[in-house]
Amino acid sequence: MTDYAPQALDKKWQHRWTHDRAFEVTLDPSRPKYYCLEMFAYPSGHAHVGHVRNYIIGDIMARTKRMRGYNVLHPFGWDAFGLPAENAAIKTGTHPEKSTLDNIAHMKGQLQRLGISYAWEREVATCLPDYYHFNQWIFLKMFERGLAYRKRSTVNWCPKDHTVLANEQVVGDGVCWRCGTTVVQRDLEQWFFKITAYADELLQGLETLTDWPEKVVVMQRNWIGRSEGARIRFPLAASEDSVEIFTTRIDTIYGATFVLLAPEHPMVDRIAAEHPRHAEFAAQVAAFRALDRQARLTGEIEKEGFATGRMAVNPFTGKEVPIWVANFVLADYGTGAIMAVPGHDERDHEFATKYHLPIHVVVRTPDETGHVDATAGPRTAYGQLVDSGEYTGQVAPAVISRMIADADARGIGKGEVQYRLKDWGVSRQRYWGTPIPVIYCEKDGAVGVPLADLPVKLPVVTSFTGRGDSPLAQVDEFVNCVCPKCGGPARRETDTMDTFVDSSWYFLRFCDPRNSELPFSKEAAAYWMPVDFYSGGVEHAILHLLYSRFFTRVLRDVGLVSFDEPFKRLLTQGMVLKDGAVMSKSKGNVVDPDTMLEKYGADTLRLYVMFVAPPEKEVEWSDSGLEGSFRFLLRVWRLVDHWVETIGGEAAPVFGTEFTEAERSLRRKTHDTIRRVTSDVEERMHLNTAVSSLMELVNELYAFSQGTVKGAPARDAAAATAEESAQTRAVLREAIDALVVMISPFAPHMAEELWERLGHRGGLEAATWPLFDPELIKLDEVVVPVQVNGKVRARLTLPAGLNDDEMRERVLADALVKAHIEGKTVRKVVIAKGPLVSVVVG
RNA sequence: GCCGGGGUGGCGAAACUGGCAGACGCACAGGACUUAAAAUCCUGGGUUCCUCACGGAGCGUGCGGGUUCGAUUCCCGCCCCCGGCACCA
Repeated sequence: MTDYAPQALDKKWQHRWTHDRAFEVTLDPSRPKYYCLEMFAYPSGHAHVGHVRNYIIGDIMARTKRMRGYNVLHPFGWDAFGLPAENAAIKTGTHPEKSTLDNIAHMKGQLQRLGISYAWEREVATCLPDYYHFNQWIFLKMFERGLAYRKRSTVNWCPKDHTVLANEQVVGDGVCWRCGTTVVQRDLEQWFFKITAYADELLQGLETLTDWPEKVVVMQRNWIGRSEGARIRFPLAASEDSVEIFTTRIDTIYGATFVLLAPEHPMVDRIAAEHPRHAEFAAQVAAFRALDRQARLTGEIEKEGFATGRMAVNPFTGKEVPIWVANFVLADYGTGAIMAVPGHDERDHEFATKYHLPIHVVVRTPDETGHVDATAGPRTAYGQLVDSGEYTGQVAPAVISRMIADADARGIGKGEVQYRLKDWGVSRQRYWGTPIPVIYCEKDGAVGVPLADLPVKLPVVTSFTGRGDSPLAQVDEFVNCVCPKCGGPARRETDTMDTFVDSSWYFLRFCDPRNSELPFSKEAAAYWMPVDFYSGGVEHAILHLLYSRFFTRVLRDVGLVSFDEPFKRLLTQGMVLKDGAVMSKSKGNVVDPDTMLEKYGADTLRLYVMFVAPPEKEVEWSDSGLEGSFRFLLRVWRLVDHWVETIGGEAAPVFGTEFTEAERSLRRKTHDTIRRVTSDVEERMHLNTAVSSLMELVNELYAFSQGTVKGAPARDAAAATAEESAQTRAVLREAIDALVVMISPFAPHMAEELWERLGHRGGLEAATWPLFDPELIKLDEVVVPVQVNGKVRARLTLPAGLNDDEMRERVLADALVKAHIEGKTVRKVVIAKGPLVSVVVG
């Protein structure tokens, strides 16, 4: 008897895998590929079981697909740039590069100790020039195409520390996280990616993502926020000027009784300049602009506004309506101005009520005949138009297209589609990121760094104070350069890129990670992409996935890839909670995988995390659950150990023709387990029930062995062995082989050891996933429950394969059933799947 | 407010296409083994009631209705929980 020593097995097999390069792959068009990916990690220092769960999920899939015959790409890397490392540098003085690389080394060790089957030779870290070189390359391709452009935009600014703050560094009531000073807004020239150019395509592409969680698709759809409407020009009274508004409800335009401008609307400045009480008006505008920005930080605000004193003409009614400024009108959506229809819009109604502006009802439902009370609140539904000139009596939404067409014909407006999605601001006034590869020349303006001069390397900065502007601006050798166009003196861009740029294409880099000419070769991407299975946290459901879908399309247009969607199937895994809360260092409820590994080994942790709940669901960590998983693995170990040491048999099962009932039944269980586990892992991602099925098989094997396994009472092991026929040994052998292969994705170290001890050569990487024989799953006899008027009154044992008529006849002939239907009329006999028979009498 | 996902034993959960609700595990209880304990192996359990017992009857998947021979599953109306978005005109 050999004891189960998980820690020794972990070491032995992890070493063997690395030595044999067991998980490294090459492009091989003769084999079907499978690309299995988990979202790469920010190297924070330590992986806790919450992170680790995701890697295990991916590893189950990767290991299963390997045994199913696929050429499996399963890589890992590091999302290594970012604010935390820079903040740590400010605090402790450790250079971000050092802390990041140290963290990577530690976390890599953790993942290796878990036995995750990564192709480590393809590892990438985004903070290395090898990688960010191609962030710059892609940036320049986008710049060439007008997809990267500059515009003024606001950032959070701490006046005391004299530095830009990220949104998450603005805390509480809008103060600096470090010094508590109230944060102000500051306008800077910044770089943007024109993701809006792909808005419609990104929206339509969602329809093809049938293997994504519905939730994520919906979140993306809402984020893009497409709405169809019209842009309509309202001329100003007594002026050549006009104001354009965007509306989705042109059908209510006869009820537009005033116009509202966002405080930032350019017309507000023009009005202020001409306003009779100029100073007073300008002060009010300034107050509103400040208030509006504050509101974005703190949440909802009371609707407020003031009249400009100017009037606009409603182009449909021809009547003059007042123009107001309102704090709830968004400057960066639509035209920054709206027509207010208080009769049919909640917000406008609230505003009109507060400031006593006219409310005019122009819609009612077709069956509504009486007077509509305007003060009772707005009616926002579509209906029949009233009091709407030539459109009176017509019905929305049909009338909308008619009105838009008329507006177009009159030259006062046109149909328009608006998106909530904004262009992606990528400039960061930070050190630890990819330098933006642009040079500013007095003569030539913003010039892209020539591709041949890439990468623009991040210079070494030694002091991190967190004060002052972009850290790169301090490095003169970096800033001062020559213009690539004219050779004159020039300055480099000192901002770095948002780290979301790094993560928007790393999955493509994994296809060809050492390419020094291109981000990746076309051939490599064509073979490996798209990612077949992608798993990660739901917190990336919007931005990361949307940006990746955007980059894929840009690279398609650049000619590097020929598909639209990078991720075929997506799984958003649930978090691991401890004491009802998300694990975090500050809460002190982190479960460190290394402690678990020391106590139980990697396999127990892997199995437990997969068994405890379905992958998408949150789980509460439980030490006793872990103990239970360890017990199960011990049970498997003892079973196979007992086989190897006392029963034994052929390396491959050889069957005769006659089976005892017990043998038939065990084979049925074996094949049924294969069927269930295969579909649970590959198709349904029900990893918890896959483990359950394996447990059932093990229970059945223990029952079959009738106490011959160690520790059990009764029969003497040697005597029992003598009784085993060759046939029984073959049946057991088949079950044990299948069990070891199927358990191997969950508990690879133990499985490898058992596989070897069972006499198989070449390791599990060379093993083939078992196939089930559908014939064996069919029962020879079926137990048929018989319901009479909804209650099960009898259970009949019938031969399998009876047709419905035969079964009906046998059921009605049975004495037990007869007793229940005697003297009554049989109205209906339903033979259902199951099988089950339902007899209705009355 | 809008959108999405949920609500099943003491607990985590299962039930795939409308067909024996609670598989599998945790915790618990009992038995075997042991001088004893641990470990191991075996057994038990939704709940109420009837029966000495074997066994049987009723009620049970958030609540109220509906469709159906049959509903955790489908339909209508509610309640509660979790997550996302939130003045997008």
